[in-house]
Amino acid sequence: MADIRVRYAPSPTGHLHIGNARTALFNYLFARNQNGKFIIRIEDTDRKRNIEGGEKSQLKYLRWLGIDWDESVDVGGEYGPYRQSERLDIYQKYAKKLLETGHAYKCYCTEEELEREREEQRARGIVPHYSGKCRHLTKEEQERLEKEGRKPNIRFKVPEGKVVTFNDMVKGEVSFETKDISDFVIVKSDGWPLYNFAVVIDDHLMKITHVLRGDDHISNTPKQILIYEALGWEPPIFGHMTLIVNEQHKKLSKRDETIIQFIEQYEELGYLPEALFNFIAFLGWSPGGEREIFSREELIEIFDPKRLSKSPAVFDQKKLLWMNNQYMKKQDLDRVVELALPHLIKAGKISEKPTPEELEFARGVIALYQDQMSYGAEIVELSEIFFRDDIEYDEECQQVLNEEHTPEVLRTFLQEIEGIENFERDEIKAALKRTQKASGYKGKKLFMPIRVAVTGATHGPDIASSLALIGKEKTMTRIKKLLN
RNA sequence: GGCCCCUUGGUCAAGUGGUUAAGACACCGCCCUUUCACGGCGGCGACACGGGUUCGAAUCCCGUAGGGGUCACCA
Repeated sequence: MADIRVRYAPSPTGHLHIGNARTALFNYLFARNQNGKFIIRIEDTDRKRNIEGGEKSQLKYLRWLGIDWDESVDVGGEYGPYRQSERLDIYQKYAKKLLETGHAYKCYCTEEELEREREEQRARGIVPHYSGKCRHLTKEEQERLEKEGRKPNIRFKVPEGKVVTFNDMVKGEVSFETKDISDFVIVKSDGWPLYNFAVVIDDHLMKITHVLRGDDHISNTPKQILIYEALGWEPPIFGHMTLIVNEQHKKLSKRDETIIQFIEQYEELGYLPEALFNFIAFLGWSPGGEREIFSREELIEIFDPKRLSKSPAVFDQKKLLWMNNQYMKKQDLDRVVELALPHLIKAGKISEKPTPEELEFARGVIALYQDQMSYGAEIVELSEIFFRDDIEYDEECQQVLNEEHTPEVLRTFLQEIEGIENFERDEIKAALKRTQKASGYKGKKLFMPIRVAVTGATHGPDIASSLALIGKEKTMTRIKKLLN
């Protein structure tokens, strides 16, 4: 078999979306697994929709996820250019060929006319369908229309009475009848190619062997195959992956606010790219077996497109949280600090240019929460008790503080810590022990008053570690304040 | 509506004619932790429905229902 060549072809109309990231990721996994080549081509033929920086952002976040490529706009390659806007002459050449061989024709209908036609069809309850009225225009008629100032677009002449069948890598055999496909535009009146046309030319010229893309492209596939046939080319192998859907089982729409959809946002929130990579790989695919945590290398090793699911996958945010936490727990503290610290700073808990003491403190706080943190930004609410100056005791706390034995516990503990020089975890633990002996209280009765008094909360990390972090001075001040 | 695709617990998902129908997330309970979290153990909970084929069907066939995708001078 020829060398496998696959591609991811984003249009720079926005930032890297979770669905596109998945398409890219599976193509990448497939290429690497097969020792093939992974190409990124920029499909920027819709100038109205392109956004500033879209292309850069796409590539940046692909890289962030740990995906690399062999040929593209930035790394070059022998089949360039890799930006469709720079290949206009190529498309023109093949459009001309299609015109000459009678596989395409010029259509002079304006957008307004077509829209009106569709409106009428809809009103009459039939499927909007191009009538094909420009199909048999004579030379004279064409000239007359052109004199009116009309600029033609080019339509592909869909052969009649044919069945287009292809063997889809994930869906199996799929067929479409050409009677359900109307003559579609391949080149706009301004000379720019349209998706269904450009994609065929490029995939062929770039020697793409497999096209793995979203399910939403499946009805484009027969159109593209028809173009391959008209040009006398061999189509690649297609595979249409099921869509990712939201909790309402609808295709993820970019406007859907209930799900964080852009990779960029995950980076901002302090997610780990390798966790996201792992998670995305399991969106509509599974290796079989019980294991779910895999590194990128392992996924490359085991990836098999035959195991791509046929039914849509709901994007389960809670599972993502869980998975990211799995990775978070295994990271070096340095890495977790890198992810979490910026959020403490942004929230104003730590100053923009932290002093060594602040840094030390933040590190300590983050270490305490590493095992339960799902993503970096979570540290802010998690560690809230470590950043308050004046504690306000809520009702639950008040209850603890109002208990009869509380003052005695606090007083005893205060005495026991007074003499501690190194206010560290072990020393505090020892003081706790002594407090227990001296006061006669143990368990909840011993710990709760202290926890509440000093942290202002009934829950939190290990009490000794917490106090060590809060420091002797604050600990004592808070207890004293209560005792008065 | 036409065309195309899909249908195993709330969610993901294993399963390819014979299984007590895995596992994970979520949820619930217990244990660990003198709190919380992490972790451990356990529980809840599924083959959309109806017909076939077969000794035997989650697995094969047909139909029904439901869901989704798509019908642009967007990609």
